[in-house]
Amino acid sequence: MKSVTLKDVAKAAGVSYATVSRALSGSPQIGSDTRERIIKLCDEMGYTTNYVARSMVMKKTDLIGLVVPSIDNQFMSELAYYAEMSARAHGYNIMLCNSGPDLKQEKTVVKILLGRQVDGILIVPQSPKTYENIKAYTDQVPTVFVSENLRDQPQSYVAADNSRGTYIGTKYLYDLGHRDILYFGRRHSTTHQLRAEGYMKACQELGLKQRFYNSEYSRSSIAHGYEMAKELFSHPIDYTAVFASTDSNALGLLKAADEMHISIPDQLSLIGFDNISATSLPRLELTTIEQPKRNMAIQAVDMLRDKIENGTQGYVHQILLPTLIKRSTCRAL
Amino acid sequence: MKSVTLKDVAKAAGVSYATVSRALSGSPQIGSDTRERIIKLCDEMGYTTNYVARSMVMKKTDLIGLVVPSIDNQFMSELAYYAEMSARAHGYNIMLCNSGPDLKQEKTVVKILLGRQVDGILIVPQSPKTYENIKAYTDQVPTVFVSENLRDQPQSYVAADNSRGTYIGTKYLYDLGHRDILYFGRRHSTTHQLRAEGYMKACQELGLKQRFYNSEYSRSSIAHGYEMAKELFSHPIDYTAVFASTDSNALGLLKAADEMHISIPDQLSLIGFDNISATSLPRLELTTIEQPKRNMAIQAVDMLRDKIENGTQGYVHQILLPTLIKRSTCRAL
DNA sequence: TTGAAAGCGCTAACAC
DNA sequence: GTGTTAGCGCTTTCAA
Repeated sequence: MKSVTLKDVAKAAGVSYATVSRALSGSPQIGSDTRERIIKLCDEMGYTTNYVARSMVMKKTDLIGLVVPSIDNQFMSELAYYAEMSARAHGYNIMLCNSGPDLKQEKTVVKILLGRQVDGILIVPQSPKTYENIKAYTDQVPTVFVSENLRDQPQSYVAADNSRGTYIGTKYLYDLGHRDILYFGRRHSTTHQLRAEGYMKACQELGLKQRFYNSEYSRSSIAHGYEMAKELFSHPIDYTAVFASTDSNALGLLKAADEMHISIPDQLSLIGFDNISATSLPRLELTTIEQPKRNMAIQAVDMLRDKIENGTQGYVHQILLPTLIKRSTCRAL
Repeated sequence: MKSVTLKDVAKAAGVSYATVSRALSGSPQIGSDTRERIIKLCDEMGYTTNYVARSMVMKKTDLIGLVVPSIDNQFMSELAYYAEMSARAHGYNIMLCNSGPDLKQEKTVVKILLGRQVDGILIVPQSPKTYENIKAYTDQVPTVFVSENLRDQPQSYVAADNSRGTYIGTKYLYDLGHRDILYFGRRHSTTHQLRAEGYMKACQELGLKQRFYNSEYSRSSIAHGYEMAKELFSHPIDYTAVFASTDSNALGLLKAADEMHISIPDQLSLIGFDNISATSLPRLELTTIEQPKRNMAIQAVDMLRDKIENGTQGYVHQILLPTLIKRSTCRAL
C-alpha cells in the first residue's frame, strides 16, 4: 500500500529528485533524453503525484467546494453534474457538501471547506440570509453564488432572469387568449419576489388584473402545492389560467385539480417554473419556464476560475435568459 | 487573504507552536489554563487548521472519493446525499466525480482520486467491466462498490437483493390474481440478470409460464421503454400484468399504453423497480420495488470506514432487502 | 543541465 | 507542562 514517491524514482534513476520533479512538470531546463528516461521509469514504477504535498508548496489545491442545500434535488444535482464536469476539464476537483436543512450547517460546511484550503467556493444559498451568515468566511476565499437571492449584495452570482421568466410565461398565456391569470405560490425570497414582479409587469403592460394566491408559509413542494390548491379550488374558479411559481407547486396543483375533476388544460391552463425533470414525464407534460442549468453551472465555474486564477476583484452579476418550454398544460382560448 | 497559522497564534500567545497544536488537539499533557487561553486566542485570531498540512503528516486525508456515472440521476444523487451526510458525521468529506459516459473516464477519475490521497473510494460502477478496468487502482486503496454488478469478484459491495425484489413483485401480482405476467426489459448486466432470475424463480414456484420481452440493445430510459412498448403493443396482449425491469422502462411503457388507449391498471397491471422519485408523482403513482438507498449509502460508508480505520481486510457482500411499494398501477383480477 | 537545500503548516517523538 | 526538532512529499530558488 506504500505509494512510490519522487525520491524512489530518483533513486532508481540515479538522479536527484528535483530532476524527476522537473521532468514531470515539463520544465524546459532538462535534457530531453533524461526526461524521457524518467517519465518512462515513473510509468513503470506506478508513480502518481501526491497532490497533498504539491498543494502544500503551491499553496493551491485545485479544489472547488460545492455547497448545495441538498444534492438530492433535481435542480442541484443537474447543476452539480455540469459544474463537476466543467471544473474537472479545467483541472479542478469538487468537494461536495450538503448544507442541510438548517442555516447552522451551512456555516459549518463553509468553515470545513476553508480548512480544506479550497481555491474557491460555489454555493447555492439556502436563503437570502445566507450571505450575511457566511460573509466572514467567504471574504477569505473566491466565492460565486448560484441564485439571485442576494440581489443587492456586493457578491458575484449567476442566476436566471426570474422576472423575465414569468414575464415571458404571462405573455404566452395572454397570446393564447387568457385574460384572467392567477399567480400561485410563494413570494418570500428574492428569487420569488422577482418572479412575482415579472408577472406584475406583464399584467401592467397587457392591461390584466393582478391576482395572487399564496399562503403565508408556502414552500416549494408538491405536497404543499397540493394543499394550497385544494384550498384554492374550494372557492369559485374565476380565472382561466394559473402561473405557478415553481414546478413543484404546479404539480401539486395538478394533483388537486385531478381529484376535483378540474380538467387541465380544458378548464384551466397551467404553467410552472424551473423545468425540473418531472415536468417532461408522460401524463404530466407541464408547460414551464426553463432555468438554463447547464449554462449556469458552466458560467459559475468560469467566474470562479477567473477569480482564482487571475485574482479578479469586485463582483459580477451574471443573469441568464430563461426560456419557455411549451408542453401540454396550456390551451388557446 | 493570508490565513493565520499555528505559528502566528504561538507568537501571539508567547508559547511554542507545538503547545498550540496540543491545546487544539485536546492533548492531556497541557495545563488547562494555558489551553483555555490559547483556544480563546485561536478563536479571536480566526485560526482554522490547515487540513492539507495535517494530512501531510498524518498520512490521512479524511477524504472519501465518490464516483458515480452521473450525479444527475435520481438514484445516484439520493445515494450521494446520504453518503455525504453520513461521511461528514464521521469526519470525512466527499470528493465527487462523475465517471461520465465512457469507461475511460471512469479510470481517469479513480486515478485522480488516488493522486488526491483519498482514504477510500465509494463507487457506483458503470458496467460489469468496471471492476476489471480499475482493479489495478482499487487494490491500492480501500474501496466499496455500490451495486451488485460484480457478484463473483473478490470485492466489497453493498446492493439491494435484486432477485428477491422481482420475486416479491411477481408474488404480489400472483396474489392479486394474475397468472400471465410478462417480464419487460433488459437482462444484460448482473443486476438485471438477477432481477430476471427472481421473476423466473417465482414463476417456477407458482406454476406460471415465463414470458420475456426485451430488445437486444435495451437500456433503462423512459424513451427506450416507450419505443419497446410500442413495439410490444403491436402484438396481441395476452397477459394481464407487466413487470418492468426498471421504473424508467415502466414509465415509458405507461406512455405508450396511454397513447394506444390501453388502460393501466384496468386492462393491464404494471409494476416497476427502483422507486425513483418520479414514480410517486401525481398521475403516475407507479407500483414498484424500492431500493433502500439511504441504507445502502450508510452501510457503504460504514464498510468503507471499517476498512480505513481498522484496516479490515477481505471483502463483504452486503445485500439489503428491497420492499414493495404499492401504488396505483396494479389491480386485483 | 543538474544537484543541494529551504520551506509550505502541521504532528509527534524526544528532551528538559 | 512545555519547547525543540525532524520530517511528511513536493516545488523552486540558488549554486555549480
